[in-house]
Amino acid sequence: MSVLEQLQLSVKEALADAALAAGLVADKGELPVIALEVPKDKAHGDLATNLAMQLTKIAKRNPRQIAEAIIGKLEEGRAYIQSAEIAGPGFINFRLDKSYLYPVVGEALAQGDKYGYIDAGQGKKVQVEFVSANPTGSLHLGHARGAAVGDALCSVLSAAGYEVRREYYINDAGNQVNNLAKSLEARYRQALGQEAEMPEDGYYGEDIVGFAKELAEEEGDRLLSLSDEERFSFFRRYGLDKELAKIKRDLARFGVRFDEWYSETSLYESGKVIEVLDALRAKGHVYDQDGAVWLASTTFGDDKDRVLVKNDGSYTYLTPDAAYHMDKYKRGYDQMINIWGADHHGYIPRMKAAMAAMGNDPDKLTVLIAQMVSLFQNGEKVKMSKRTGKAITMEDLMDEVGVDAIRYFFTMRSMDSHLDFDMDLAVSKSNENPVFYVQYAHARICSIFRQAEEQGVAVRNWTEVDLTRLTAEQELDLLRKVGELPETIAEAARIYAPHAIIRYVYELASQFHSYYKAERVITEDAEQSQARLQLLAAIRIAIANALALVGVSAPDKM
RNA sequence: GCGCCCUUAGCUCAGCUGGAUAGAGCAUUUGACUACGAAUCAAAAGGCCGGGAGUUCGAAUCUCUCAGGGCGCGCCA
Repeated sequence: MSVLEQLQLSVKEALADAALAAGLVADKGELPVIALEVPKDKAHGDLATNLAMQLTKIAKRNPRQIAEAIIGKLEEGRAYIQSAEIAGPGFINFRLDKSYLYPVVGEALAQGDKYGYIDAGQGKKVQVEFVSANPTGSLHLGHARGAAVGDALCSVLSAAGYEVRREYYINDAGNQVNNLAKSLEARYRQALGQEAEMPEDGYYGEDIVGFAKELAEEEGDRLLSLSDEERFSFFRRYGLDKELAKIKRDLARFGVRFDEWYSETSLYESGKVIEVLDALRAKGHVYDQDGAVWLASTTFGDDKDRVLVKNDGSYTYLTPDAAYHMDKYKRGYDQMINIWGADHHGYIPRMKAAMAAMGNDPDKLTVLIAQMVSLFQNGEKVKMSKRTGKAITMEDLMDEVGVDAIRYFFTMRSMDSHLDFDMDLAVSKSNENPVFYVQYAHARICSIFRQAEEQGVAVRNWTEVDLTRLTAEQELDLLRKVGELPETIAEAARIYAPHAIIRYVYELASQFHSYYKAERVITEDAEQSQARLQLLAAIRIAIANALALVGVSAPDKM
């Protein structure tokens, strides 16, 4: 349990005892969950509770009277409480002895790169599926957002004590792969100088043109002599391999690694697709109509029933996907999370319906929707075109902007807000760019330690430093902020919101920059210098750990 | 027409089990480098939280409704 959690727990216990002693409740079990918060306004003290207001219904008195009764029974000196006063409509504001903050330094330094990690998840198994882009073209902006948010979410969950598995579902079996094969063949013929038309629903990406050229150079026109069947099969396999390799390369460069690349084809080969179909039929949730096989998904809350097997005998996307999710359920995760783009949100009800029809608990599957990304360059929105294949790819973005800035920008916003990605801002190495602002704070701290070394100041172990020399308000605020990392991670994990980590680290960096400007760390006062260096060491750890969670580096110098 | 998301400062956005005077960044204005990194800091100004109604001690937050924007609504994936 973290230092601040421990403190809050003590205060809550003191409050509960006081409420009981004041006769407001007959038993502690009658008390509501006690909420403590750090007031926004410092004039309201270090901690506040609305307990008295919550008790109005039980105690049948007005909140200020209740607050008075509670305060009257608070044991003196307990839980660092120096004073408690009634404020506003009935808040109880506590002023605490600031020494409760000093252990934060030891907590951070002792735990190092694991500082902030907690055990909220208690080893529960969570499986997260994200990106899962079709292997028919290069990853683009939207995929990059999914990758950044998904990976950060996984890291956060992992830091919060969950056992996390990252998974990418490869759609290597559907109709789109046939289109890829046809597109690649057309490009190959074009590369050989032939007239060849792109197929309908073809893929126009530059990547395919490139693969085709390579093929033409390496193989000449040899492939044209293959039988239709052989040729198609070749282009299909070749295209898939190339696209998938490219995707893996881009994601690796982006700092995202998956535990499993789950192939759709493997579901057919292992018979899992047939299995799920048979099972659904056996459970009576499937019927035949118009030559197709339907899932009665409306029984489970969907808008309309969905086709599982088309009248030409082929499967819709839903069927293998249901088999895939069935497989996830069978693997026994406590929670499964999918991150999808906003254009797929309409698909959620049918997937959940399919799982419910199979007798699974649909609540174990959470689908998070990442809203669309718009790219702005030179102040204007950049249009993407599927038809011409003209789109900014993730690779372009990494070349131009760099991984740190992309990951920061894509993680900093809540998933459900549309994101405007400002290319010029992300590239700029100026005060406008929040990535550098945070990284600079880390580099600055490193620089101070280098400075200390140059000046012959030996930084002592924190156990041998008098931290009570940290008395300035900014120092105490910084200690509190550093101490808040564990609860920030807990909250980010609870509501699946990695952007909370960005907000935290930005605020911490901001507080540090301000402090840096106001106070000198290395001074004539050796004891004070030692204490301040310890504080900085703790801040540095908090910044580095927070950045690591969102996949952004924490450089020693810039 | 139906479903999901969004609407908060000029712009981009935080604000989440309902709490006190709604917060940042950018842009604007004014200041700070002969000291640990000015990629920084200090300060000012900027608001009918889209409109309306309800729930209650209290609503940006919950409910309903209306209006705007985005995305879906296929025997494509």
